[in-house]
Amino acid sequence: MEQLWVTDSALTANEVRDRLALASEPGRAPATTTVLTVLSRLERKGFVGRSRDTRPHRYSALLSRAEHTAELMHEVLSSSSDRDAALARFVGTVTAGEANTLRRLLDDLVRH
Amino acid sequence: MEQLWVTDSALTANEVRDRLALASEPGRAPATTTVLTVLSRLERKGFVGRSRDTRPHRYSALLSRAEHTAELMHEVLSSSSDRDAALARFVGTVTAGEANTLRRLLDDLVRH
DNA sequence: CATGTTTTCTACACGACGTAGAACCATTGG
DNA sequence: CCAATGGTTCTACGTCGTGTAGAAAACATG
Repeated sequence: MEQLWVTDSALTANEVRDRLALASEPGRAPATTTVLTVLSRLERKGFVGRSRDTRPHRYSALLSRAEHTAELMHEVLSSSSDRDAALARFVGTVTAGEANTLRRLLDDLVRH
Repeated sequence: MEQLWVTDSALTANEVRDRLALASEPGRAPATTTVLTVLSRLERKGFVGRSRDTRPHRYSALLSRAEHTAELMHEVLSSSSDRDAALARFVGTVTAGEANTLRRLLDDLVRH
């Protein structure tokens, strides 16, 4: 359902429905009300915002996909009693490329 | 529910129940059958193993808490289309202490 | 105001989970 | 050998999140 946020811009419910219809094979197109319901629930949970003043309300993701993923990772990490141990396990199973990315990112951190 | 794995050793259902009873305030102690049910479900999902040959079956976590957390983090990361971007966001919001931990871990990685 | 569009309300199915009683099974003391 | 005791499975219920959508209400506009 969160596949809507690859578009990352403010969309109306119908626009979202249309994109979903295109993205999924024929027959499996959701109704507009379905989209509305889901969007409302996502809003309640703080994942999307909406402009209530314009008439067809426009919905937009409050966090980018990457931010959302990062937040989830932090949540998972927080739930661990031993964060350092968890981090160690995490780093230990990361790909070489990702390890390099991490090094670069950490270096960037140093120079504020 | 997974709080059982702070103990990290093979336990019987009753032992688990007892520890839960101690860990939670009086009155909120689960029945043994409840523990059995949950343990069976966790086994089905591959989170715990059990020795079926000994009579009171003994249950043990297949992954340590840290490993489990790390695995979850990888899952979350995998679900992202842009892993590097997600990693960047993640590192950007990590605490200073955790950043240092990461640096050390990455250095250790280099020397195999 | 009538009509078409948009949004909310209400509702159902389904699966995961916490919970636990009932029934079944295995070991062992008599 | 067998009944009692304790361990395990089966079945089931309530709750919650989620995908689904119809019915009804709110709106805009000719």
